Formats: sequence, C-alpha cells, structure tokens
Amino acid sequence: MVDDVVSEPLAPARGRGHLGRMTSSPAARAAASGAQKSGTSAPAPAALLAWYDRHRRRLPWRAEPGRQADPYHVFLSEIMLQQTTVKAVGPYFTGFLARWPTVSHLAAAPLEEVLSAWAGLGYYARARNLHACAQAVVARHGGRFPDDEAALLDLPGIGPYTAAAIAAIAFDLKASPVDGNIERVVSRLYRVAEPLPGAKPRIKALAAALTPAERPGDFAQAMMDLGATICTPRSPACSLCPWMEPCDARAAGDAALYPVKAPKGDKPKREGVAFLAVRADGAVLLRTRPDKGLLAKMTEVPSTPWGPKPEAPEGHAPLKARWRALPGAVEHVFTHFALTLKVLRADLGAGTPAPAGHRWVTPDGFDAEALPSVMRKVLAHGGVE
DNA sequence: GAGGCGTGGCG
DNA sequence: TCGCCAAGCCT
Repeated sequence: MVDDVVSEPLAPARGRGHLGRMTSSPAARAAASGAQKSGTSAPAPAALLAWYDRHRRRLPWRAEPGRQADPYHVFLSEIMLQQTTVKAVGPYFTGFLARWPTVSHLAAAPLEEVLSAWAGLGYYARARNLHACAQAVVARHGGRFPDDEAALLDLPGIGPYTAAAIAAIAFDLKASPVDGNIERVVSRLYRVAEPLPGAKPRIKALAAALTPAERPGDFAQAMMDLGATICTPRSPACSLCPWMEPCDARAAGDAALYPVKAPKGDKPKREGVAFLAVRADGAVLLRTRPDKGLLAKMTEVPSTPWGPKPEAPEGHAPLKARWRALPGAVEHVFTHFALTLKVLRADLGAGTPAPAGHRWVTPDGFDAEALPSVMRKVLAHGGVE
C-alpha cells in the first residue's frame, strides 16, 4: 500500500499551501501543509502510458514503439545521460555507436581513444567506467548484457538507477529507476514534504509502488518524458498532465515547490596560473593529468596547483622561458568550485625539446587529445586553436 | 553518508 | 548575471 511509506497524517489540503502565501520557506510550507493524497484518485499507470503512446519523444537510443531496444544502446545512452542533457548527449551517442558498434568493439578499444571521444561531455569517471564495464560484460557475460538487475548493478559505473533503467528499458523487467525527473514527478504526486536527499528512500518506495507489471519499461520512460516535458522544474504545465487529477501538488497549486531540497552551501573559489608554451611551429606544450582525482587522465595545459589563493607561478613553469601574462583570465565553474585561471604565454624556438612528462601537440592534433572544456578555454584564451 | 566529480543552457 | 539544473556513481 502506497500510504505505508508516507509518514504525514492524512488531512484535507485543498485550498491550503496556495501560492498567495509565500512568506515562509518551501520546507516549512510543505511541512505545514501536512497533507497526503488530496488528489481525487490514485495515479493510474494506464493514463500515463496512454499519454506516452501519443507524446513519447523520439530519441536516437530508443526503439520504435513496440520494439525491443538494444541493451548496448540503452547502456551507452544511460551512462551518457547521467547528469547530462539529452541535447548534449545526442552527437556523442551517435559518434560512439558509429565508432564502436557493439559492446565488444568498445571493450577492445584503447582507453585513451574512449577518453578523447568523451572529451567535452564531462564527468570523465563515466568514460573510464564505461570502458571497464564493457570489458566486464565481455569477460563475465560473454559480451551480452545480463537481463538481471542485480547482475547489472555489479558492473562498474552502473548504480541503482542505471541498473533499474537497463532492466526496465532493455529487458522490460519490472524495475523502477528513479532519476531526477521521477523524483520530481513523485514528490509532486504525493506532495512529499521531507527535503532531498533524505526523502530519496520514500520517493523510491512510492515510485516502485506505482510501477505496473505490464510495460514497466515504457512506464519508466513515460515517467521521464513526463518530467522532462510537462512536470518541469520551474513552471510545470499541469493543465496538460495526464496525472493532473490524482496529483496532490496540483490540487494544492504549489507543484513548483517540489521536490523540497536541503539548502546548499556556497561554492568556494580557486585560482591558478596556466603556462601556455607555444613553439614556432604552432605546437603547444601539454601533459596528462594524474590517474586519480579531478579530470583524471585527461590532457591539460601545465599550471600551478589550483588553490584558494593565487599561487606564485615561480617554480611551477614546465620550462625556462620568457613568460608573459595575457590580459584577462579564464573562468570555469566545476561542480564544487569556481576556477579562475590566469594564463602566461611563452613563445619558443621550433627545436625546443619537451620536458619530461610533457609533449608538444600541434592544433591539428587537439581532437585526438582528451581535452576537457576548461583546457579548451585556456587554449582559446591564448589564441591557439 | 556527505562530498568529489564537468559542462552547457536557461530563466 | 548567476544560481539552478540535466536519465548518478563512487568512496
């Protein structure tokens, strides 16, 4: 029973929590409303599936209606879509599939090629795990993805969400993936007052209770499409929603307040100095970052360490040269800090050798490098590329 | 379990 | 302009 996982007392809530009273915090308001299932009925999977049959998005990794999706396509797209928009993933998905048409092809590829193909998409641990996962699928399962949620969960880079998504979408098993879309849909349906991330277990249980035995894969994708196109974060189009009737937040008129989230702290700033060495033939001095940590194994322009305070560049330059400060700086925001990078440039003779651990790369070789966006910015700032 | 881990777009 | 956000995972 769905109500088993909802702790708030049952109370009528129509007319309460109206947008007219917006003086308290979302958390306080949501808690004060204290109501559950003020919608007029239980959310029916059939209503959502009927909506999905008419309004489903056509996406490169999706099978035609009524057809089975290729597990490798589902896997590849799900990894790429982690914390990443559909639009950004599109060309990467197409490119990967063209270059590595099966999981066995991907497993056989050198990691460096996978990293350079992934460059620009972000969260590079995903690319390393993607590669490791492909190799594990070949080694453990003979090159076929297991049609079993627990076995999928055991693979590198596949967590609870992705295991459930592949099980449901590729194999039509009764599994309930919960991503940000589904968290939002469910938290509004039931007007979940507890803030994230604490509310995750409850939302997960609610989502599982909603999942039908028939067409669980379409149901999961329908939930995501609903969250992406109707039940959006800012201004949800409730009047177009197939679940308008049973939705508690719609009844209360405060859907945009959900999901409630715990307040987050300020983002710290870091600064550093990058050394852009340019040889007379146009080659730039690059190196590979360490195996672990931020941007692991990716290509970088040499720089001082990035710290809270600007560090003196002396002693960090990769080679002895006449370094000149370029005007301005490169700004880049990572997940957990904002970076300001000043750039020093030096122009060197064509025969200058690369110091140990470094290499000269001409601009026509940049595409073969695993250059993250922040480093592309540095190169562009220095007039290279 | 809280924090590390990218990037680009949008209101 | 800038904080928020997008199909999370790992440690």
